Amino acid sequence: MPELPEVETIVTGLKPNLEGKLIHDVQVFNKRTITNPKDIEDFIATIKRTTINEVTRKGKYIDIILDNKMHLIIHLRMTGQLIYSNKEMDFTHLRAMFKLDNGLLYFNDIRKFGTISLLHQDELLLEKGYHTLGVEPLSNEFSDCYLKEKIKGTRPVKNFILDQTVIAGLGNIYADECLFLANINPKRPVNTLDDMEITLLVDAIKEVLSKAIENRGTTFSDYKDSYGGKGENQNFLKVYGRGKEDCLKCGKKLFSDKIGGRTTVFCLDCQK
DNA sequence: CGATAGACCTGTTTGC
DNA sequence: TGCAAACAGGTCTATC
Repeated sequence: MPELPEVETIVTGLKPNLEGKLIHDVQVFNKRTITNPKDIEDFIATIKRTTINEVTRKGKYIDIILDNKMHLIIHLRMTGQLIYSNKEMDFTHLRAMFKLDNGLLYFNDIRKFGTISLLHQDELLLEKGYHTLGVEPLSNEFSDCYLKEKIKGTRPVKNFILDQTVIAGLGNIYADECLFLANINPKRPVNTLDDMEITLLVDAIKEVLSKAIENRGTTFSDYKDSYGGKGENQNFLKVYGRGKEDCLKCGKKLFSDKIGGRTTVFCLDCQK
């Protein structure tokens, strides 16, 4: 489900409700959701009676920083939802729940792929997937120069921009949208992009992600923000989910194919 | 190094 | 209509 814009929307919504609040208790309904520590009782005991200092995002990870130098690192994968409420709510796929001063934080996850990991700040530097994250695409670090440094080999440009060690937070929906906006064929070997195309791609990534955040994310089926609401960005997608429909630039039929195992929609005429 | 398939799960859509 | 296959926002592992 969530890519950078969705996770960003969730974190923005959680901040005012979680920061400075005490965690009274934790309940875990699916043990496999908790990836660290292995012992659930240990997990619960370490969190109880701590205060949340800050809620931030890194790539698609949510980082809840506690006052005992521990971090709750949460990844929603495909169907995870993190919803805050000051009322009791019913969820069909509730995997964990945090009882706070003033309300409840629910972790609901249909497919059980989502993970919650409790790590000491020193362990973050070793955590697989997390410590190798590339730059934030909406930061100044993400530039033409940065991408040129990272480019090597002949893999398709779509695989390259989905690589989390290159760009933190880009996922399948927005990768397709960015390549369409930049008029670049997703199958192009990444080392064949010229300077102009790299500039177009960098600009397209910033544009697409910024707009998606303004629209509070894309809701196809499962994504919800921290209040349980839907996003609006699905109304503005130009290629994702539009396989076999007409290209909004040239009117011809869009093409759908698998690249790197992921469904990819693009225009054979507009994207060179 | 990279590409690919399988694994992890459940729910919904598609196709015969 | 009915049921099985295919597919879904993600990422890790094994294998060639």
